[in-house]
Amino acid sequence: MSTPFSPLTGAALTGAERMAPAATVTPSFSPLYRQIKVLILNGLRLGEWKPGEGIPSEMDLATRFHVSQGTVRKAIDELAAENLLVRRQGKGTFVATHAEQQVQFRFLKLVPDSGRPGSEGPAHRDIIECRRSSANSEVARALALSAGDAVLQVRRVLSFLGTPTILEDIWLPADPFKGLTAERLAAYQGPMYALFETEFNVRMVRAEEKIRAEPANEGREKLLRVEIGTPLLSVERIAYTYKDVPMELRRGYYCTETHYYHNTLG
Amino acid sequence: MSTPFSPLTGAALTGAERMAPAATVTPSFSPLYRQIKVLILNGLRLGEWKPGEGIPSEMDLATRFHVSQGTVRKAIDELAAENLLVRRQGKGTFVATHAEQQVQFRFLKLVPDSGRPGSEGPAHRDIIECRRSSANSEVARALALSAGDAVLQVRRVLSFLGTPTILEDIWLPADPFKGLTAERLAAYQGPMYALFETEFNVRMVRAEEKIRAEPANEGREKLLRVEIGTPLLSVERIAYTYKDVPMELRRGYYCTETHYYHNTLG
DNA sequence: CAGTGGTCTAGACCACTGG
DNA sequence: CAGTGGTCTAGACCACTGC
Repeated sequence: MSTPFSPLTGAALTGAERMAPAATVTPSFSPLYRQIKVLILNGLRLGEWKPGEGIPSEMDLATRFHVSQGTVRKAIDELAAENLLVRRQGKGTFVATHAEQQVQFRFLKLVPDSGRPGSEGPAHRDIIECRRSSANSEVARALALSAGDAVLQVRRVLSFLGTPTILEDIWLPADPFKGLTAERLAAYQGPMYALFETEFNVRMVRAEEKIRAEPANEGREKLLRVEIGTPLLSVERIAYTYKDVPMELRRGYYCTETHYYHNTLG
Repeated sequence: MSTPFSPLTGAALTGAERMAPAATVTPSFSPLYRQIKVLILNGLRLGEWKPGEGIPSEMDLATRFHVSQGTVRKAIDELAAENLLVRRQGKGTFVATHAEQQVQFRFLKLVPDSGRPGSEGPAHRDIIECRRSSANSEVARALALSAGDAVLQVRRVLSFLGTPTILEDIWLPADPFKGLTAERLAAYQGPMYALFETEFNVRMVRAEEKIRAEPANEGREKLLRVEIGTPLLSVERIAYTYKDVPMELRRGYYCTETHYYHNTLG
């Protein structure tokens, strides 16, 4: 297995290329499998393989990248651990997607007091509004835009067993989501992030949430059918696509009378 | 590398032992590295290596278990991924411990609005009470005890920059924590879970939390110095030791005026 | 049955730590 | 410098899937 080649440039990876610049402190060394990981990641980011599709077999990738199967394997291991890829023995390796039962509740952590996550069936979704506006400074900062840039603003209510439980305000950069309307949102069956994948080629990979307890104010109170002042779980989320690019700001208000936010500390 | 031997029994692992019974549905096959993982896990559980100490080198373990270094490596990889072990290149592999800066905030997810986790310095801790009582049905169920079994009950308040922010009620099975007093809790510098490790040989490995928004009631209201009815984050936690044995029930009430609960969705 | 991912081995070499 | 974990390879074989 002579000198490894960079598949995109066709140039051989020299020892120097495998070293980070000496001045850079953070990664003093980049092993081969991590470079392979970046190459696969690029393929994912550029849409070479779409969510739900299979990527080439480990042997194919090893040949393409001029490394051993074990090295490709280690790269894929890390991507699978980060939930970007899914391995299926005997079938292949596939790009992860939000359009799967299994993954449905990795981003919606509200579960009913009795029963398992999703045991109430799919939530009923009401799109309250979907309009174009311009980002204020707060939204701009969250989405790495400039203040005044165009954004789409969605407000919706999720109901379980007829009881409105979640009120969400969602901000999206207008450009990547051009063409998103209340009608398309309402028509789509399945998770919103799955629609983002198929319609806008945006795959949400990771999110950060800030959770607080807040009293229901006027406006939210009516949509969730609770008294003003009722404690609600305030969940502010920023969701990121592949290269840690923020693509969504979401403020949720969860009614925790009959549900709770579930979290595991590992 | 002929037939692998079980280091504890001295008996060779036969093909049959490496297969789960055919009747069992769940794990139809148990690879070697997973059996090695169990052996190491047993060592951890039985206190062969204590938190903070180093375990034998990969080569030593490979020799002891009669497998290759790669197989031991994969077992350790999984244990490290589960935060049970910590690898340190050039030094060895160590049993994870809560007495480390790095791990301090893996179980306390409340961070200040401005600043990084822990930027306020260590929280001031007030032990309100520490008494022996008997488990009601709810506590018994959470701790896998029988109703009426002896438990220790601790109530404490954590303050940041002089502001009381967290009120916690903690229930512990009395037997493993025999000798725990308010004085020892108050005297100990550092995380409570670190004290549990050094004094009671109980290492908390994993926890599940149920989070709700609740109004401050009478009693809690005075300790947190807020108005009755102020929304608080209610955090119910069950913490587990090595073999998924529940060892702590904790009900926390977090004041989220100047702090938020931080969570990452992967 | 061929093709996929999954396991296991053996050996070489690299990066990092400490004495 | 010896000892540790970390990387990379090559090859054999196993488990699972679908044709």
